[in-house]
Amino acid sequence: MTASILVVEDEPAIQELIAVSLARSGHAVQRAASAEEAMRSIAGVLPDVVLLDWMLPDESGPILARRLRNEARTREVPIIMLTARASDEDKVAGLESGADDYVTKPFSPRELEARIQAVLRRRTPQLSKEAVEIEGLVLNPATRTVAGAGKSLKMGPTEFELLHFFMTHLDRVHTRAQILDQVWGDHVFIEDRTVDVHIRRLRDALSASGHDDLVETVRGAGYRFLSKR
Amino acid sequence: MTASILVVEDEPAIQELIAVSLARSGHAVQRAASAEEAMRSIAGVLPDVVLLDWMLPDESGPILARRLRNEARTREVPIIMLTARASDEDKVAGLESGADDYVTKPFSPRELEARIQAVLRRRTPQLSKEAVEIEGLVLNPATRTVAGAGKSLKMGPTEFELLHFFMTHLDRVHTRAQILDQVWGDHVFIEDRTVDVHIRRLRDALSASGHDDLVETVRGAGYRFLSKR
DNA sequence: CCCTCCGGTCACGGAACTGTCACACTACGA
DNA sequence: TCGTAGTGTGACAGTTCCGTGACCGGAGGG
Repeated sequence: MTASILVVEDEPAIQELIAVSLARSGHAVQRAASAEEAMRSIAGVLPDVVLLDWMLPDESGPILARRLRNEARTREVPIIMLTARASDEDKVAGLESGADDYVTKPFSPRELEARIQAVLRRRTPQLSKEAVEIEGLVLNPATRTVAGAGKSLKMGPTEFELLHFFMTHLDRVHTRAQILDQVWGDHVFIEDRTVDVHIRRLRDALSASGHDDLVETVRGAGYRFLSKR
Repeated sequence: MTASILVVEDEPAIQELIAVSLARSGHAVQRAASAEEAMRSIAGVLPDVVLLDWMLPDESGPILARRLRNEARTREVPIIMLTARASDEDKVAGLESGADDYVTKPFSPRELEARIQAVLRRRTPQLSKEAVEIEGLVLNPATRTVAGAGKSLKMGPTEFELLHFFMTHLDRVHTRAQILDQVWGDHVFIEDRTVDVHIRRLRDALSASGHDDLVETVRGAGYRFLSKR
């Protein structure tokens, strides 16, 4: 599998080495010598993987990693960090910043390619399958179940997806159009008011476990899911 | 191979780190910050692996491990313990409590994933040989027999494999494609709807011993085998 | 050769779900 | 207070999805 890869490395010789190696493997390579350049590059083209030198002169490697992790657009992009030595401090700092993997210099092109393939394979296009819990309400995507107050809640597929979306986007007001985009998909042509109906069906389902008032109507704007009552 | 994983870790930052990393690898993640939460979570969904922080504030890590090992439903679930440092005392205590493996902090996502895959590999062949029992329904792979309510149940080979797959992957929803991959093999060219027919044949066979309602239809998603009614 | 068992497919009917509407109701400004 | 825009609710028809019985063909045994 080939990918679009951003290489963030300040040392020209090493950057060249990596870029050539990756290009030979069929990847589309973009280069940056600093965090600023990297952000500009990402603003243009969202890469599939970021190779990030941890030893940038101004200590901007970890900072850049955190920025990528904190912004919605780049949150899911895997980061492989390049470290001079595998010290424990580096590992800890890297993991806390959200790096997916690290490669210690010196490394072979083979190893680098293997790591890239690994993170690409691991990348999941779908929503996170992690269970979510709010106010005693537990939604488990793996079992496709919702439980509240000890009992299992019954609801239709659309209501389930709707609840999943809400529980992973707490306290924010979503317009009906946004909800349609996120839950139904951005290609459908469905009336806004349809959302209202599914909101009601979701409320009905939630009230079975006493979880009323979790879905709040914001008049003139849309709906919002409250993280606490 | 992806799995359902329970992360027991009281430190929110580390818990988040691990959970995100595992979710990115395609695993279904459930979280708990204490032994009590962990037990509640397990009561709902039986995980394939438990990641257990050994340094829970109230010393409940080893206690939880022993409880899991002493209860029939959780006896077979592999436990990977997370230790701050690999002191000998920890190793001894961990192994005595029944942990299958341990990982020392700091650790990389790769390392963690490798350990998980290792215990899953180690566990799977055992599951395929050992008898499985759910709700009085006993499936014995060695003799290829199924017994429920005292009498032997008659079913075809495909239904047997299907039941075996279900009984070793409880509560989770499987799409028809996943079921085809796991039971028929991932190379077959069979209609999705064929799964439906075998589901019915399996249900018919199970109803002979009164085990109705064990195979649940999840409309729009697939099927799931319930561990308790 | 026949007979039985089993696996895969199909067609049909029913059940569940969806999107929409009409109407009742509520909140908010004039 | 009243009017109006916005929202909740019940109902309904179209659609999708699933359970079921039946069929056919192949494998294997007597």
